[in-house]
Amino acid sequence: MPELPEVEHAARCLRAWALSGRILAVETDPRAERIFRPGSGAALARALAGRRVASVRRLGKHLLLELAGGGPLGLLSHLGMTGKWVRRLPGEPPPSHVRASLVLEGGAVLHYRDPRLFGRLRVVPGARFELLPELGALGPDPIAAGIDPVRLAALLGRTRRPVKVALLDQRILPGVGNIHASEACFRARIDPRRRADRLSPGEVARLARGVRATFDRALSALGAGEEIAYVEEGGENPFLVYARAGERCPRCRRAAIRRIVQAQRSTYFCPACAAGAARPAASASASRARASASRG
DNA sequence: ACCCGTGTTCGCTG
DNA sequence: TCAGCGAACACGGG
Repeated sequence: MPELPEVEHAARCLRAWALSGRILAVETDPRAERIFRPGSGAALARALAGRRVASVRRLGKHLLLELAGGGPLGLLSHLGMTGKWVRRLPGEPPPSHVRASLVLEGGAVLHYRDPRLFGRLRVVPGARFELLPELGALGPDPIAAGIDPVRLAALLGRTRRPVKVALLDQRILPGVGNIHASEACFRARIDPRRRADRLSPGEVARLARGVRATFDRALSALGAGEEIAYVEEGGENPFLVYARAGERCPRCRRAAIRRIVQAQRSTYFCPACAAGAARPAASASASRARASASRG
């Protein structure tokens, strides 16, 4: 369940579970090699066995683990769409779709579960995370570093894409995903179809606060401090507009939440109270479709 | 059967 | 040259 808040939750879990004991053994699913690329499951197992987790950091949706007990070594974990770290105590059966398992001293096992195989788990030699291009491209973490509205305005001003699509670009505010992009636009009262480079400085500032607010809301639901609050699935939808197509807008109560598709992803918004009554930019694909239709 | 999905990468196009 | 777009990856759930 991975956008920034869920990855933060995973980081807290891993700290609580893995910072003490050594990793005695590692198993990997041979049918999941794509997760371990450009390395391999066998290389991952060899690299981790006998070490212990010294620290767990998070940058956007990436988990950065440093391992002690040998030369410097890092482990980079990205949860993709369906990745999740779960712990099983001795005697408990593993969940389905386990792609890697770390057997800890004492018998607990950390399982990396990922049905769709969109995640990544790779060894970082020397723990030199800063050398990885996919991390170097990311902006500062919006929670750890805060959001600089001047920087945000500069980056948004550089693209003509719809603002909600631009928010999914991890170079801008790493950790924002499809849910929180819709939620942030709604909180900021900005039509998600507006061109990113046409937002006023005030609107960008509102958007920055909207991102912060939707993240803070999700993070507070995780439970504070040491205790790991289990977020059970199948509960109430905790979001303001996400997956609420057809429901009455919780702010203006006048219109129904709409679902549209942008960049092949669902977007939810209130057509009445999303400001930006200023006409949203026509998408390039819609323009092409009209041009093609008018040609007959 | 069909559609949808909390993410990223790659190749094509204008 | 490059921003933007859409397919692809892979599998479960409604």
